[in-house]
Amino acid sequence: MTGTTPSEAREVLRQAPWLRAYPPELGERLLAEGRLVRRAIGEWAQAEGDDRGGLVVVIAGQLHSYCAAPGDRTVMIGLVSPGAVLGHATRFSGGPRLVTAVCVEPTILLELTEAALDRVAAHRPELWRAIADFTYANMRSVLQLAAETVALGPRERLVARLLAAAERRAEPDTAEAPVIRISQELLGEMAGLTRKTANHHLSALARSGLIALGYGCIRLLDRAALQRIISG
Amino acid sequence: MTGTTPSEAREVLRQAPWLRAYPPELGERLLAEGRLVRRAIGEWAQAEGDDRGGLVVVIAGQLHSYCAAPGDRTVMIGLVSPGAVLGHATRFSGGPRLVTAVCVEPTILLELTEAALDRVAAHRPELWRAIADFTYANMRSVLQLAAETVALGPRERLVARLLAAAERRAEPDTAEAPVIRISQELLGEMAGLTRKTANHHLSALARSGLIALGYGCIRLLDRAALQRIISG
DNA sequence: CAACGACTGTTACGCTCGTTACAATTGATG
DNA sequence: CATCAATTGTAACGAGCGTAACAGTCGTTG
Repeated sequence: MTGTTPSEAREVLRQAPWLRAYPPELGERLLAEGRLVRRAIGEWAQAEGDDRGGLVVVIAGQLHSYCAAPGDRTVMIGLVSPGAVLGHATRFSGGPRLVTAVCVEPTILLELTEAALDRVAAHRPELWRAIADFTYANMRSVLQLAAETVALGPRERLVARLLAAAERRAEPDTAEAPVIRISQELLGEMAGLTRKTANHHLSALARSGLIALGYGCIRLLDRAALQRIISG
Repeated sequence: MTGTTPSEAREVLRQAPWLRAYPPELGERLLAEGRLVRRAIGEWAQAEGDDRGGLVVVIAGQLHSYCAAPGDRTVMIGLVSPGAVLGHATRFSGGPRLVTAVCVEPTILLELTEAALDRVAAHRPELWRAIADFTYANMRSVLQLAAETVALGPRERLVARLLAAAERRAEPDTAEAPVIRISQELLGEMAGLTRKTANHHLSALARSGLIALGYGCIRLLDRAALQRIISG
């Protein structure tokens, strides 16, 4: 926990879409009541026995989220980037955790137990509204994933997942050409395709100049054209 | 609005999974503050200009829920049966409505404006927790839909949608052989298949004796075997 | 009761994707 | 700096789904 971490966290909270509309004090309270923890590559965001009612805010790093599917399968749902929130907010929401998230980079998380949330909400009841906001955002993401997978063909699904990842990861390093750090195998899995098929489509897109393929990463060169592909 | 409707609504609220764990007074307050309305076949659950922050509880009838997909497409998400809740709870959840629901039977709804929710919550703050409960349930349904569509093959998807519909619709008319009222075309659409392909798989399942096909409806004869299909 | 619309069963063909296997390249580890 | 794991490129073959078109059956509406 170097001295720079809290200010990093402060900045992430200030910019998070679900907190941006609220006064900065709300983020400050969350930071004061929560606990900053580091997680190494491969670790889970929430250990199995954790307080189920708590929330986890991603401050730095990157995670992959998975969901259990019938037949002891596990499917990757998406990338989780700084500013995102994992977990659900109420003690009695019942049922097992919906998604599990594993770190693919060294990660910093802000853990908020349910007690911490209660303490913040005591002074700032608008917290619940903010929580409803990101719940709504999460719901929209998942719903969009579901709608895409049933409505779109394989190539369109692939492109849609790429754009969704780029949207979440507001990566400013190459302003107009966001870089998605993901293997073709995982990307294919998210779209319900084999690596072979994913590779095939990605190569075609690269030949058309819409994307550039790297080792373990993909750069989006022409987002407008990609958008047209899934809209056609 | 016959005299029997309120008692029908009372019973539905009492049995709804997201309200069952709370004292009956909560349902009573909702009933008192909300408004019972009828909708005919083809009408939307929520008219376009309605208070966006309100909720709608399905009391009787059946609806189909749709979600907008890229390319001006519309995909069917699932069946909506009595006890389910549509809409989201907070004024500032931002963004357009996620799903639209159209009635496929004469339907009775309990409309709860945001003001009504506030009035109920003033006396019974656990309302928000109950709302979080069904939000969580909705999220789980959608997440499962998404996970299934990427992880399962066509036939498995079809079966999974059938079982999901049966789960929601606790129809006691033929205790062990629930009847799903849906055309093969719509079912195929929900699974991302054409009618032709859906018909093909359904016929195979019927020949195996797992389901029975009717006109506009499907009867599940062996739920355990169907479950094994999607778990294999 | 009669006609219409909606739903279901079926056909053949072409294309796309999955499967399996191997080789080449990149990045990390010691 | 050398080795190894992870990732990516590529091949041929078979199976399965989509497209398009048509006939038959059921339910409903006038």
